[in-house]
Amino acid sequence: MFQTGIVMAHQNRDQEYLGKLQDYFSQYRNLPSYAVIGNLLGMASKSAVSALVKRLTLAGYIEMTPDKRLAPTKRFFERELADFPVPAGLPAAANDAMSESLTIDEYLIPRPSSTVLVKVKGDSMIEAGIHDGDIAIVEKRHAASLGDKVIAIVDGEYTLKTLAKDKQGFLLQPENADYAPIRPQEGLEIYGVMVGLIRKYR
Amino acid sequence: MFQTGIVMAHQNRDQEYLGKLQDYFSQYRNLPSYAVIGNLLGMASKSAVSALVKRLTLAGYIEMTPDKRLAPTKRFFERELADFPVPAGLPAAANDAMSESLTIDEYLIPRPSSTVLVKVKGDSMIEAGIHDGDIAIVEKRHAASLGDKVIAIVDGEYTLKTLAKDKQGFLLQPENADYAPIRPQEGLEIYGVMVGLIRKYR
DNA sequence: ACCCTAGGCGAACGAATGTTCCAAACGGGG
DNA sequence: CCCCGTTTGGAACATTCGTTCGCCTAGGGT
Repeated sequence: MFQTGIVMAHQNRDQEYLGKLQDYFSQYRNLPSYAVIGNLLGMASKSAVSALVKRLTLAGYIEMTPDKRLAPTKRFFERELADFPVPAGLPAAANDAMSESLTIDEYLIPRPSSTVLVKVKGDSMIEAGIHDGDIAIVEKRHAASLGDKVIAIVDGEYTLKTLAKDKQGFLLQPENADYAPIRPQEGLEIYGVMVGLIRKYR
Repeated sequence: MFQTGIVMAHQNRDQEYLGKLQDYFSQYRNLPSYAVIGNLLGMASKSAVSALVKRLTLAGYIEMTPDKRLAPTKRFFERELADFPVPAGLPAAANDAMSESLTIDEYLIPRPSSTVLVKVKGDSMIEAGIHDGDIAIVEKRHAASLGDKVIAIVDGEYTLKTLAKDKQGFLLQPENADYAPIRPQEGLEIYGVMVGLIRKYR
């Protein structure tokens, strides 16, 4: 449905309603039942709420999960993304990069249960822009591709290196000319793959 | 109902269950009904789910909204920061000494209202481990200290450089030998200070 | 070997859910 | 001023919800 400049009949109470739902969600992290929405918005009947929900669903703010429960969509959180305003003229706002995400967590971590954060020690990866004290976001899995930065288990020690391969087989390549590649004697065990990085400046 | 290969002891499957709920929420942004939780986790009866929910509520991962709907708590989104990855699925036995729990947003963004995300362009800061395409977390303020990485406005252009000073005054120092320092002719206007960095691989 | 206990099963139950239908109120355009 | 599309109120409805209860199983402790 297009919202051109033309004003439609008695509409945009919906915007206000949406705002209240956003507030509610931000406080409780879920959407209430139709009845509760009703007296939250000052509606006396659930059919009014039902109609509202239909409108908001059509507008893309709300959706149904496979098991028919109300859930907010990404667009539902637009207001929060607008919390990072960008002055006119700033060439590249990261909102573009993250426009599909509500939070940094979600941007970086699609599978929470198999993701761990690991603090980086040492400077063996410094030429890849991975510094001592940075935090690596690691997705736990045993399969990796060449060129991936992986957490591997070598002699019972965990180490972060780039996965590489030559004629003799797989090897773990540091990103620092001062370090030598590691060639696992036996099988190479991969703990997880680094999918992101965060760093905090003090 | 079958059990996965190894019959595990009678222990904290709860951690595994929590993980699946986290994944579910991360995908749908709400928690499903007990019945759905049931077959999501391989439980045949809702009473088992009910018990699980009680346990998770007690552990502080889940709570009830005022209108008795299931909602995740903040802790639900926290993840453990380990100095080294932990081998097996060690339950979150809260050994505070070795790890802290946090959400990435809270970790990186203490002052949301004055924080902006900016995508990094170019490689002028590459020796500081800041790469093209990284996202800088910038706190908007006009004061900065020497050595801070700042977003400065030079000739109407926004640029990320290290703030430095010599006998002639302030200057903006790239972290790349191929680039020359920038010496602002007039006043140096600082848009904000870089307080963090995030990067996503692939 | 025994018991003990936590966790899961299955069924029954009242309460609450969201849908649907129709009628009434609202407000702008003609 | 009236008309008409839109929105809300109200009630009936089948469905689904989460709770509760007793029973059962499997491990671990002693």
